[in-house]
Amino acid sequence: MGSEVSTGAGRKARGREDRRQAILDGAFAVFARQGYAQTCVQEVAREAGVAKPTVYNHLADKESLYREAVEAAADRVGARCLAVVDALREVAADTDPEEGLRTVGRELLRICHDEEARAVQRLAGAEAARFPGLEASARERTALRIRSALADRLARLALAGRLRPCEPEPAAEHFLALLTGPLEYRPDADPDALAEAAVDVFLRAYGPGAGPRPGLG
Amino acid sequence: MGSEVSTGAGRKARGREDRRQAILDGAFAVFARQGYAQTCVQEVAREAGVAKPTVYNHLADKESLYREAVEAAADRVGARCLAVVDALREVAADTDPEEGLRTVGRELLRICHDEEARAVQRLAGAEAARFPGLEASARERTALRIRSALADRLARLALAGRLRPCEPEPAAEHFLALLTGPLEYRPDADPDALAEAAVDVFLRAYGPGAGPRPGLG
Amino acid sequence: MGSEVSTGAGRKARGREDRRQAILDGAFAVFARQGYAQTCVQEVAREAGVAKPTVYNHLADKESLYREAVEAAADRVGARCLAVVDALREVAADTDPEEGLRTVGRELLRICHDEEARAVQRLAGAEAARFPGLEASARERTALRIRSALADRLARLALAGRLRPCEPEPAAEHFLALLTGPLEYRPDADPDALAEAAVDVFLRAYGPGAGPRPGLG
Amino acid sequence: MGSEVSTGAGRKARGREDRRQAILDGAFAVFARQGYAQTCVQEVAREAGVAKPTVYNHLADKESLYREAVEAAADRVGARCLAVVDALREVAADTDPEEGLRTVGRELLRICHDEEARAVQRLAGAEAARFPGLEASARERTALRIRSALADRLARLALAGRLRPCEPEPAAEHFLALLTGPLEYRPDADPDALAEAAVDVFLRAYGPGAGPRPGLG
DNA sequence: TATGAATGAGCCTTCATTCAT
DNA sequence: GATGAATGAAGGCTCATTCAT
Repeated sequence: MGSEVSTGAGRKARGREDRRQAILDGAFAVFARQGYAQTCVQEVAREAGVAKPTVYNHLADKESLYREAVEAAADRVGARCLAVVDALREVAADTDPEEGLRTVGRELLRICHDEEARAVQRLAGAEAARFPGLEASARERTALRIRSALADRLARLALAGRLRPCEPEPAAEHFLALLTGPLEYRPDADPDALAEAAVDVFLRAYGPGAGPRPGLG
Repeated sequence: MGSEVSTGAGRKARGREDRRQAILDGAFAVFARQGYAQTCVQEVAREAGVAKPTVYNHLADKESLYREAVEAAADRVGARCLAVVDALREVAADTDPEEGLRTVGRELLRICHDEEARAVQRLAGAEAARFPGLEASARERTALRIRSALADRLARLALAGRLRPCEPEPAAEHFLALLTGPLEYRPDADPDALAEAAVDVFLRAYGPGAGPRPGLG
Repeated sequence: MGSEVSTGAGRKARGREDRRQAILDGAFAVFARQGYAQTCVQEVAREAGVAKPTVYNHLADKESLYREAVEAAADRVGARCLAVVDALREVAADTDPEEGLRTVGRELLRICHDEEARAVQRLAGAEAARFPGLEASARERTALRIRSALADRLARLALAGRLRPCEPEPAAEHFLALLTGPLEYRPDADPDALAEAAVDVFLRAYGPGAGPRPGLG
Repeated sequence: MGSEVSTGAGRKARGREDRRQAILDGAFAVFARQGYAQTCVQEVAREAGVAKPTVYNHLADKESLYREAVEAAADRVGARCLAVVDALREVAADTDPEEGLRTVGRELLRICHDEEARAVQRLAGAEAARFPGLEASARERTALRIRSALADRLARLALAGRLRPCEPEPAAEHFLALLTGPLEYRPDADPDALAEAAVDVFLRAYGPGAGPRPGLG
């Protein structure tokens, strides 16, 4: 009924859902650039190429605009990360996982580094006072989802004897912490080097050779 | 200096410097509770027990208020962390550092968990758009200071053979990441257990026994 | 006319005129409930069961909507009052008019008391600033019409010697004032009692026995 | 300090209370001219000679502004009417009250006729939907107060034998109704004539000579 | 003709900041 | 130096009204 092919025409989004998406995308862009309070709905409207009341026709108020824009972006970021982690499924049970973990590490770091992911984290945490559940919701959509997926993979690797027996969730947390923690101290470090170091430490601690803790006996 | 005895009178802060401190403390409390935009100078004044123009007599404007309040709090948090890390100086060169690292880990986690530290991190990051340098400045006063101090200690431990030879800064980053990373996934986990697990992994990877990486040959 | 049979279909008003009436009725209901400014055209449309632009298809704008709705309601109220007053025609010339006046009074008070009549008066006066002629127009359709009809009846009664000779219009005004005036002070008084008292006073002053003013000689 | 004599200087109101009064007066003037919805706070501010936020410094919001302005005006109107009615105290017990009642009637009508009184009535009733208690409150301050005072006077006159025995409140209501009722039909009639007619009818019905109702035997 | 969607205009309210005391 | 009061500027939200279907 008009929207099936309409956006293909190169014009503005015409279907109702497209319009809504365009508004949410514009909102996320402006909020990411300026923060919640510095952004006025007028600017969001301009960015989306619509008039101000049109924004209110699709989203109830500025707060909904923010919340929904952030959550949608969190979903996108989470999905990208999941895809990366899922690549570990390809690692054959009889293969050394080192290269696979490095690849995953590198690509996760690249995602963490890009604007969208950082904006999601920033925007979700920045307005914790005004949006009580938002930070948790964004974490759910990103970090927790990633940890679960990674824990699944690590569990399979441990089962296959490519890692030492361990609890998968804490192991996944440690992997991700080793990977992204250093970003806090050196935001501009080379992602490849960071990933390599993280995998090195991770495998020293969680690799298959490790029986009891080395050096304890 | 004037402030050493002034507050002894029992009344409100009377010395100029005390007054300023009271305002900054009030500002931090209100900002932490409500965020920058939701806070009006009136409320800061009320919290500090002064009139609004008095605030302007001490701080140029709302932005200075925020910046200085956050930086002062960051200094306090950083100082508390430094004190904890410095306790590692007491670990004798011929002692197993495990217990010391655990203690440090536990206490750092406790600091990370309290309101002030979290507020500092949140407030510094939240207004990155409005206060370009603030996040870096807060990081400088907290995370980077801690990493440096910790790297110093780890270097001495490695030199004493209690850790394997390694670059101290990345090692410190890994230690701190292993420690605080899991908080992101389980904010209410038991700090002691978290610290124990972090130290366990850290020592498996950085302990003295580790020659080449286990499992590589 | 088109509307005579159209509504028989059981669906919503289909004839153009019926549709218009439905809209005006809905408008009056909503305006009466909320006032002019608090009412948005959207609500009128909902009340009438049509879409917003349909309202604009029948009435030029919100102001016409208001004016026409109020005037139509004023006509209805006026007609009801007229019917009541006209019942006085039945009072035979050689009968004591007291009972007839009481009945008229009672029924007029009942009309004054119901929602529609009060809403008409309120809505017409409320927006005097925005609708200059509306208050007068409503008065014309209600109070003045009633007064005229009543004056006619009183004139006939005076001619028949059932009232003292007097000017009919002021007499009618006094009758109506005695009747409805007390409502201002006791909106919830018993209409029957009010009517009885009003007729009693009216007949003391306008009854046939009254030659010159009693007590003046 | 400063407001005791300040307004005498011819400058704008300087004391806090004066300022508030000026704002309420300006508000009443503008609301009376344009109605609630057509009036924006900006205009009230301009009328009062202050800036918009100053209005908000004294009155919480537009609704308070309206309510308080209307109630203050109602008090003024009520007080003026009371003064008129109280003049009846001067009527000696052994004097015919006709002239006194006429004077009271004339002056009450004049008050009813002036802008302020009409505006009070209009504004109080117009926004009944938005200000539930306002109409009653204004009535309390005007009509009911007047009725009470008048009933007191009529009771004394009846006691002195200058009126027939009667219940004072209904008598007062009838007097006021006879007086102001005709305004509804002839808003521009001569107040003196209206008053004379009202008193004439009133005394025919409530005068001392009236034993049983004339014409009943 | 009836409707879903879009828009231009306007208004209440808040707040950082500055005088005058 | 500290305060009460005043203000300029700005932004969220609503709504009457009009296209396009």
